[in-house]
Amino acid sequence: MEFVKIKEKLDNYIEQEGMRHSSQREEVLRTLWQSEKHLSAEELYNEVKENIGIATVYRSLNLFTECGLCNEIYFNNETTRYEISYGKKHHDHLICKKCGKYIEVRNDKIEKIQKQVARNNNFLLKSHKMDLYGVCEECQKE
Amino acid sequence: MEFVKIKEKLDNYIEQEGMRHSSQREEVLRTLWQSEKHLSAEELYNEVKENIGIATVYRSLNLFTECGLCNEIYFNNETTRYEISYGKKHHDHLICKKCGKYIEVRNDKIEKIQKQVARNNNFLLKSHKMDLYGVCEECQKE
DNA sequence: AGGGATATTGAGAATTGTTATCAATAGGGT
DNA sequence: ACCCTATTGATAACAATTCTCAATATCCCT
Repeated sequence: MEFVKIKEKLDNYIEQEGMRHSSQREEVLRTLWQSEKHLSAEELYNEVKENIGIATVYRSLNLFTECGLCNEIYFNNETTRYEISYGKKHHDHLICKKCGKYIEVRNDKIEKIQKQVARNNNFLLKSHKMDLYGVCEECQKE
Repeated sequence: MEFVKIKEKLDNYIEQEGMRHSSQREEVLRTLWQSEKHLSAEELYNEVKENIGIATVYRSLNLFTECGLCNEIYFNNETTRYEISYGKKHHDHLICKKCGKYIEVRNDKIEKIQKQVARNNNFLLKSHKMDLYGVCEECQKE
């Protein structure tokens, strides 16, 4: 998705909440958007530290999460990572234990069964998270 | 599973590794075993703090995890919790966002599809983790 | 455009969960 | 019973994140 769209979503939220605009927040958002990977707060901070303090990076990321622009990702007990989720469908992850790579996958069958499992337990399903751990194709060759 | 069996597994590991027995480790293990819930290190420590220091609790839990007696559980970024896994089949969790309760579920269909997804990506599957978040039956009534 | 109320920022302190350090204690082979 | 060394407990260290507060920036009002 283009950055303008994403920026717009943030601006809408900011106005709706009676907050103020700031160049720092925009730079954090743009940096996260430009990155192909799932960045941690610290990694993101390293890209912007000439202009922005670490506290602001954390504050921005929390704000983006709050307004539905990005997702917090937790793998095991590793530090939290962030990805822009706005406009993206939910996906699960294959995580390579050797190289740490994340592969995104979608599977509708699994989502159906998840709903079924929830129904069987009279559970009102809101969201889910599925991670498959193993060894990716490249790392198997070694 | 009876405690003797679990204790035996620990003792085997301890001997195999040339370690020594200790009453503290046994008490931590028994306390975890007696608990119906998934305890955090701190909660466990509160149950044994008259006899045992927090560092030993952490050391014991890490040891139990190492030798396959227990599992570390991570939900979101909450503190790590532990459950005895020895002799139990893998299960997933329904987690209530209101009361925090965890319901254990098993579903073979999902496991099959997971294997399929892995195969499609030439991924060598080792383990997985699936959490369903929502509202449990009781909390829906409120 | 300029002034003023207040949201935002940055530096560093505080907090939380966990691991490392190290002297005192205890297990177990001889 | 003795000795070697694994284990323990208190506390320091650490890493990730949030809080504090004075300085700065935004933006509403005129």
